[in-house]
Amino acid sequence: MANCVVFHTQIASIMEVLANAAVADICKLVDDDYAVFRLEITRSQKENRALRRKLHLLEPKVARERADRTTRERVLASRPSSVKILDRNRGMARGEGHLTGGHRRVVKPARHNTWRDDQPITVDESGTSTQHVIMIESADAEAAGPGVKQERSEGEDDPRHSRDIQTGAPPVATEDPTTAPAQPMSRHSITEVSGKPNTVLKSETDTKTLTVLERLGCTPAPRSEYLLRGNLSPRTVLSHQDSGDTLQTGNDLSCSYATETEMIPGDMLVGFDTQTNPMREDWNRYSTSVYSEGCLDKKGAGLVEDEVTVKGEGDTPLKWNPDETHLGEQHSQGNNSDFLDYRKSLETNLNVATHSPLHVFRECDPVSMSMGPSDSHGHVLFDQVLNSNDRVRAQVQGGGATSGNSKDKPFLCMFCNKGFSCLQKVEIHQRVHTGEKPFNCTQCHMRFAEAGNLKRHQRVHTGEKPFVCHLCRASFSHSFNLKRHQRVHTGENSTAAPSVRRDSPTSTSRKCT
DNA sequence: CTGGGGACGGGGCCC
DNA sequence: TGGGCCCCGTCCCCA
Repeated sequence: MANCVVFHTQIASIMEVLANAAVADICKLVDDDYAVFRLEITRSQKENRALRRKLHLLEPKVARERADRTTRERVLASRPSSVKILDRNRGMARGEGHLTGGHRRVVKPARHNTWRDDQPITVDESGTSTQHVIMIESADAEAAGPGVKQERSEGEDDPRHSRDIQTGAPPVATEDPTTAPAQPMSRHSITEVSGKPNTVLKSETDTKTLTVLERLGCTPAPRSEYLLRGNLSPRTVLSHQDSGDTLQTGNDLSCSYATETEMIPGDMLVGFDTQTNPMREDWNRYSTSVYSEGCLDKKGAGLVEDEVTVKGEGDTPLKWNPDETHLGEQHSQGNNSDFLDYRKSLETNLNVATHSPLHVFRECDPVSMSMGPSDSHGHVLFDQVLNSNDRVRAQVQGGGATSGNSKDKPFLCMFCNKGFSCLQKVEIHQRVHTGEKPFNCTQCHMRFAEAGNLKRHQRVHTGEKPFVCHLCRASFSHSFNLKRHQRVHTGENSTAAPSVRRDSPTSTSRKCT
């Protein structure tokens, strides 16, 4: 027994020794690893500090650049070339189409670049985005100079830009900050958007937007664009543009970002920043509400199909609703070129979701909502906005839209800034942009934005032709057709635009009846 | 040359 | 009296 006890005691001792040894080994390993870990942490901290210092050094530089860019952008924006570039990239032909919305610019005064950067990327049939062009205009133009062609394909994206995007970090110079060239941050946002296939654009863009906002600690406020639109200042826009991922601005980033990205309509609102007239501001707010109503509801459910004609973009008329074959109605007529152009811009907005006003409604912004099934609506709306015909465009580009907006036309179209004498006129006019067609023909599928046009249309069904030529007894359902017809008798050149003359309301009917 | 839709301005009516 | 609403006429444009 005694031996057994001794044996057990020895075993216990051995076990204890072994255990201690094991513990010691473990502790040693832990210590070693910990040391390494701490070393790495220390190193990382040092790197972080170094990067932070560099960042601080860069900030002033960026700020200066931003200021310079602001000035230059204004100058560039004032150049007709800006508009041309946009048009060029909006190559969709009317009636073509996928619902790629592009609303923006037709109406947008050239000097308002606000939506350019965030402009939804316009995706053409090839799936390449043209949006970047806009951006380049503001960013590259500076570097390239006035004479340099600013257009660039997505494949040509600035490597820096791509890199930044990939890393998702601000372009922090790894070299001496003082020697590192300040990188135009505006490209960031654009490039990010532009480089993606349209199918992805929207979601990615949205993601990006959200990400940015989150990063900023702000949650995108729905409809913020509307609220901001009227007050959107160039500075705000610029800050957003320039800030890119980093969004280094003194302004409320969330606000400026949301505004910019979601302001596409805002862009269209062009000139709002210059609108100090309270009446107009109210109207602008009104317009935004109208817009939202007509365009879509955030969940996509809100879209009033009955009141919105969906225009298809792409090669075939888009059908929003099999039962509602309004699509393409306007394709057959109309200035689809504008439409397309406009649409493209819109598309960017729409597809990119957060960019267009309509989109903004979608998630955090009305715009995004428009896509999806509702995208069509959104597209349509924006497309239609783009669709604003040549007249509108001419007015806008030529300053006509705003030029006459003095006291006699205080109500401005939120899309093209055209002035109207009364609210209802604007509402009706905006249907051009929104595609709203509340007047339905009971005999056919046709829809109209104006009651008078519906009434006139119904003569097609009734066969009524109240306008009769007193010379040949030919009858017409269209008053102007009678007038035009009578040129045959008078020998007046039918192609020559009749001078401003407008027959008195009774003249036609008197002649014809 | 015609048919027909889009869009806009003017004017009348009502509140 | 002024604004909103509606109707009408007109021009433009496209098919």
